[in-house]
Order: sequence, then C-alpha cells, then structure tokens
Amino acid sequence: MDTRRTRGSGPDLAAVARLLADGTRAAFCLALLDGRAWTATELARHVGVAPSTATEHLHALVRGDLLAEERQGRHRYVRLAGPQVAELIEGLGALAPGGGPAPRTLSAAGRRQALAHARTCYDHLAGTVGVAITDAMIERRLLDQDHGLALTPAGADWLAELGVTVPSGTRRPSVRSCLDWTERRPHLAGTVGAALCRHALDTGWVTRVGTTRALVVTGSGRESLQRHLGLADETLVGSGGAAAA
Amino acid sequence: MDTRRTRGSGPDLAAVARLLADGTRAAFCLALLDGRAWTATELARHVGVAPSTATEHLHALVRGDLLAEERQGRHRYVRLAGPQVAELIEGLGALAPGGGPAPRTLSAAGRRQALAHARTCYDHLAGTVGVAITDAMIERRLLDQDHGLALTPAGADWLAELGVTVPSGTRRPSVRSCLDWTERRPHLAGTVGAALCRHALDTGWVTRVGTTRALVVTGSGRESLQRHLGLADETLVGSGGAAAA
DNA sequence: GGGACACTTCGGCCGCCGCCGAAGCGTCCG
DNA sequence: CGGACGCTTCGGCGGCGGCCGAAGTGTCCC
Repeated sequence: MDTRRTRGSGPDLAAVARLLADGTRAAFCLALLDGRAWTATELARHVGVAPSTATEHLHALVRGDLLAEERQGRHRYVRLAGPQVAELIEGLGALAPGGGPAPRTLSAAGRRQALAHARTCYDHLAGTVGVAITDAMIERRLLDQDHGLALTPAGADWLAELGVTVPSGTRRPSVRSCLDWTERRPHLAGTVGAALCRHALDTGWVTRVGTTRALVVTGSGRESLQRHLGLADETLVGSGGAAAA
Repeated sequence: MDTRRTRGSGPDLAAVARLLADGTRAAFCLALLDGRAWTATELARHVGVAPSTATEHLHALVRGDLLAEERQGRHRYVRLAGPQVAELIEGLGALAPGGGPAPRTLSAAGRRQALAHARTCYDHLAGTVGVAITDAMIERRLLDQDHGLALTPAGADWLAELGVTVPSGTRRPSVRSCLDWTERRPHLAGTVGAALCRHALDTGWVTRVGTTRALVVTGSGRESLQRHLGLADETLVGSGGAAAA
C-alpha cells in the first residue's frame, strides 16, 4: 500500500483502482451502473452497511471523480460521473472472476435471473434481451463486425426509421461492444446503444422492475421487437417471476 | 476490505481492482504497457522493491489473469495478458489524477520528455508523434470522427498501399480511440493502430530507446511520415536528448 | 562440480483502512 | 415547535496486506 513515494512518471493508477478495490465501494458502483441516481441510504441498505460507512465511501468516490453528487433537501443523490466511468467498471467486470453462475441465496437467485434476462447497463440494454437485439442487428446487417462493431448504412437508415436520433460529434464512440457478464457475450453500447435504450424506455418497449436495473419487455415491446428485428417471443419473456426489489 | 460476504450478484470487481490498487503492482503494469515481456528482476529494479516483493506481486497479477508469464531458463518473463488488459489500464490512467505535469527529479523529467514525444502504448503509437499521426489521418479523411473514430474507405486503401495488413475477424475493435495521458488527447489504437505501429517498427520508421517504451523517429521515418501524412519535421524530432535507460 | 545468478518461500513487522455505534447537525413535516 | 429522518463526524477496534531480509531451489556457465 505504497502511495508515499510517487513512482517516477505517469498517472496514479493505484489511486483510482484503490477506490474500486473495496467490496462495498465496488458494490455501490455496480448498483449505480443502472445509470440512475441513488441516495446514500438506499445504497447503504442495498449492500448492507451502516449509513456512516456508506457516507465515507461515497465521499471517497466523489473525491475521486468516479461519482457525481447532487444534494436535494436532506437527500444526497449520487450517480456515476459519466460514461467513461461506466465503461471502466464494465471493463473491470469483464476481466473479473465470478461473473458466472453460483448465486448464494434463493432471493439472490431470483434477482439474478431477472437481471440476466434484461437490464440496463449504465445507459444501454444488456442481458439476454440486449444480446439478442445485438445479434439480430448483426444478422440483419444493421451492424457489421468484420473487425470490431460498426453501424452499417442500412443500420443508420433503420435507426432513422424508428425515429431514434443519435447525438453526433461527441467523443464517445457511436458503437461500442460491451461484454455482458451474464451472457459472456458482447452487446451494443456507445451512443447508438444509449439512444436505442432511451427509445425503448420512452416508447414503452420495456419498463423497469421496481427500483432495480432489471427490465421487462412489455406487450408492445414484444410486438415491435418481433416486427423490427424478428426476435422470438421466447427470448423476450422472462423465464421467472419478477423478483424482490 | 470485505471479500468474505459475496455481495449479491455480479462479478467481483474488487478482486481485479485490488490487483491494481497497489502502487507497486500499478507501476509494473504501467511499465508493461510497452507491450513487451520483462523479467521479474527488471521490474523489481525499475520500481525499486526487493526481488522477493516483486515475486509476490507478479504471482498475484498472473493468478488474476492480468499478466501472462513465460519461463525461460532461469528467467521469468511476464507481459500483459492481452489488449483487454492494456485497455483497462489505459482507461484507468485516463481517469487518474496526476497524469499531468510535475515530475519530481531531473532524470524523471528527461525520461518524461522522451516518453511524451513518442512511445508505444501497449501495441500502438502514442505521445506527440502518435497524436500527430492520428490528427493527420483525420485531416486527410483516412479516419472519420463524426461520432467515435472509424476508418474510411480511403483510409483502408491508404493502409493497403503502405503494405499494412490489418488482421480481420477479431473481437477487438479495428479502430479505437485511446486517451493519451501526456497529450490529454486521443490517438489511434485498436487493430489498425497496432498494425501501423508494427509497420513503423518493422520498416524502421521508429526505433526503441534503450529498454524503455520511448521511441525516436529515424531519418527514413521522418521522410516517410512527411510524404505519406505531411507531418512537419519539428513534430517528429524530439526536443531533448534521449534520456537514461 | 562449483559458483554466480534469477527467482521463490517464509517469518515478522508495521501501517493502512474498513467496520461499527454514538452523538451531532440540518431538513422536512405535522 | 418538536420529532422523525437523512446524513455526517469521530473514536476505537480488528484484520488484511505490503515490505524486507534470510535462507532455499533451480538454471546457467565455466
């Protein structure tokens, strides 16, 4: 744990990594991957630590620019500081062990199943459904993956027809592949993935389950995804009941 | 430091992050970002710890799949386990504080200057020269950045003319933007960046400085980069002498 | 075979950091 | 205005983990 001596040149990797090196802080970040703002107590209860402990951790994460905070009355809302942070966390998750099976408790298993089916991953869609959408887009030549993922001209047209507008001129990649830690397969991220997710929520293709990151595909969503991408109903319907909040 | 209780679902972010959360291990990884294999003692001397300490750290990093090792005789060579790891480290570096100025010692300043001018960043080119190449490619419409970076058809032709072959069909993005921690600006990474870097080394456009990641542009390199990309001589010649190994 | 050298294992020391509970603000609401 | 509630600060405890040096193992080379 040596930060005293600054080791020559270069950025202080360890400082950032140390923020994520704690189970509690990592759990906070994982929860915040849903892209929304949580209050301090919500997070504390979510991971099972005392409020005082949560406060300290959140302080550290905010100081380290991983989280942004916003104070409203007696609440303190925190969210991920930006897409860069979300990508970092996903990148870490992709290399991490234990993304695989083996949940401990029954309720954890249910939660896991709901998440595995469909969820938001920061600002885009993930889980079985997210991967299925990505696969279908590739199959229909809306996306191209000769090396790396890219939007084809047909894909751009398709998005326009849906009425999905993708912000342009940003630094952020339009199409990025994000490794799914339940499916262990890549799904669509980047500005296109974000725009598509927003569209899906706005038009009611999917809705959130309680306060979690989990999503369910609505009736109209099933119909639309069937029509636009030819997705089968089986993949769109979660195999279990919705789980505890 | 709580790994006992597995916090619900999801990958164990903290396990990976903890590997990079130590100054010594982080320094190892930063050094290995040159994409080459180092021996254990080289690394130990590089960051100033006892060999026994280095051994333990390397063990942890290998066990955690961040490094790959290869044993040759009485040497143990380690290198980054893959591009994913390199990207993770770069991503961490981009968010880290202190990537900016303020070197402590004189020799560190010289080393820093050499690195700032031109260096390898895992398997592609970085530093002033790397950024200049990227900028020139964008200006000449070989790369397009309406949102995110992409190779244009003209860019593909240009590479073919140079005799640069880019491996296809990999998962890795062909073009990726990598944030430069000296320039604080993006430069070309991904399979195209790697292929171009390999070409530059193979054809002698650039050569390594001693055993560091630093590079110098050779005479023929200057001539080629001038002809193919219109780069000015000033940007290609380092402003300081080559520094200590 | 013997000596140099790269690496490893082990034991012991020390400091950091995460945890909690108690107590202290500030905000909201009746 | 008082009580509930969200958040914060502080002190104290405990354990993890990084550091080193000394001693051991394997490899190379003379």
